[in-house]
Amino acid sequence: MHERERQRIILSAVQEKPFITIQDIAELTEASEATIRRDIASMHVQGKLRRVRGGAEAIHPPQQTALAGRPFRVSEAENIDKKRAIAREAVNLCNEGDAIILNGGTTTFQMVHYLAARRLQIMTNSFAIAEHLVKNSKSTVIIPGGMIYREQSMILSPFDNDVTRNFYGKRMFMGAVGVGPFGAMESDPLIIQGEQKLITQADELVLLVDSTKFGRRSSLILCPLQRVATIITDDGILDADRNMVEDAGVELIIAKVNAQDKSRDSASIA
Amino acid sequence: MHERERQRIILSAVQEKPFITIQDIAELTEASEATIRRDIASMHVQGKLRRVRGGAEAIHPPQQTALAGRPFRVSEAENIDKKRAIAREAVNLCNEGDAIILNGGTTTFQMVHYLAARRLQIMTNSFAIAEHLVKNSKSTVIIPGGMIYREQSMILSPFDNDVTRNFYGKRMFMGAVGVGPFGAMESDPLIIQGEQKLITQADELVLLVDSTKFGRRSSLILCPLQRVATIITDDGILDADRNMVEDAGVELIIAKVNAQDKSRDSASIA
DNA sequence: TTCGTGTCAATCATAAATGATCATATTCAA
DNA sequence: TTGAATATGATCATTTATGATTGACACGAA
Repeated sequence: MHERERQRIILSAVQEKPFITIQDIAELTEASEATIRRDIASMHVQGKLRRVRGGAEAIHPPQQTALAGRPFRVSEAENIDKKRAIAREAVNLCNEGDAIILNGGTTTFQMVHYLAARRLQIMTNSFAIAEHLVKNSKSTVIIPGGMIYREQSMILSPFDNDVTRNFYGKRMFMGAVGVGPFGAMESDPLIIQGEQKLITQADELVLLVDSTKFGRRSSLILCPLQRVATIITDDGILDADRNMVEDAGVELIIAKVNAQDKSRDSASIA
Repeated sequence: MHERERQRIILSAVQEKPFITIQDIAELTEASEATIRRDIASMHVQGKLRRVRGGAEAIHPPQQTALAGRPFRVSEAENIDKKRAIAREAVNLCNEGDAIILNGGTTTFQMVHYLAARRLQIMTNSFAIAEHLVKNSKSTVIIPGGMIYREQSMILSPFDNDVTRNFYGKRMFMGAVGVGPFGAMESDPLIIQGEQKLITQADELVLLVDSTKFGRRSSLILCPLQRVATIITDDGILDADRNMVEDAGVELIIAKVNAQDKSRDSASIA
């Protein structure tokens, strides 16, 4: 990891939340705290951010409009710690150079932080994720064509003759509204359509769902549980749900929320 | 592998990622690190990229490129007034609800400011334009699928089976490196390829070029002058060029730079 | 108060990048 | 073909970046 890369990551992190800790950055960049301190000091004199005790903060706190994640803000804030931990496990599944697919969603969006230091080939139908990766990662970013839906920040196309058909990923990472014995569920038919197109383009399906999603139902089944290779969730999962998942032959990864993932304050996402 | 070939590879690599290491390039080009260092040093003084410890980075960080309305490079800011005025005239050609195509470029990018208040259907191959429109306009935004090239902030796809084929616009707005009797000229073959795909998808072609572009030559012809319906330029155009344009049956619009276009820094849009 | 925790600056050893140098390989012109 | 000019790769000394350690300092809790 080189200086410029780290600083790029720091910059993106500090634009995402108004404040970020030394430890957070150290984990994100896999560098030592001493190095991060030096980086922050240097960026401080460059005027790129403000150095504060324990970390760094953005120069312009109210930067709402420029932020990628605006559409999700509300739902993003809910279980942010868990989502972060889940996202971290998801990124850990990836090796350098892998071709992966990221479906849009608040949990998958959290992956961008941990992807910043990586170099992969990433296709995503999320405009927000693409935006973030283009600005803050070394990865190749590929997007499908189509119309951009502001609300979900997704790129959707009614057509099938698309770039998506020319991309094949090792894994596809996706969220869901709910998970039950019948599979992963979504609420919006339009989103389902787009997701299913992507699902066929990947070897393995990885489902990122925090534990509150188990038992939650929706009317539309996105894909059966058998199609899913791995589910990543947090330690709030009930034994019954755990059994259900394992009975379906799905690998289960429990992400531990550690202190570093904890949001420092409620404003951290805004 | 020859010097030029290596440097071409380096340049393209640095356009796809914000930062590349010496080792990466050495592996890519099968040259020694010493040679790559020399290449980078030479390209640095040529201004083609920035030499940083451990590798090289693009001159224009995508950070600034794509963020909140800050356009591409400071050096382009010289003609910013003219480009704004030209862009304003271009937007004036559009009626509410029109389907239009915006090709990526610094001049077309200026259109976004005047488009903010409009409600149109816009297809663009510029990631930066799409980003801005999604955040700051009511228009429908459609993008082609493909890989995102960071330096030009463009979406390029080697495939022809694309959403672009399902979109038909009333007008396509595009810039050019130069304009001569043979037509509009571009410098990068990759860009040409993408542009030509779009050109076939529009009724009318509108060329946005400030007056300094007349007479400026490049090796590659993008499209013949006859294909162009309208050229918008500023009042610096020479009579000879004006005649050339009108002889080709192209409508010519001279944009007047007025006070409100003047002296406003691009950042003020954010 | 005293202890514990967390942050920070200073220091040092190690690892990595760099620049200078030289030998070899390649290109080009005569 | 030869010979000069240039490009390239390897080597090594120097510089720089990094990570670990230590002690100082501030803050809060017991």
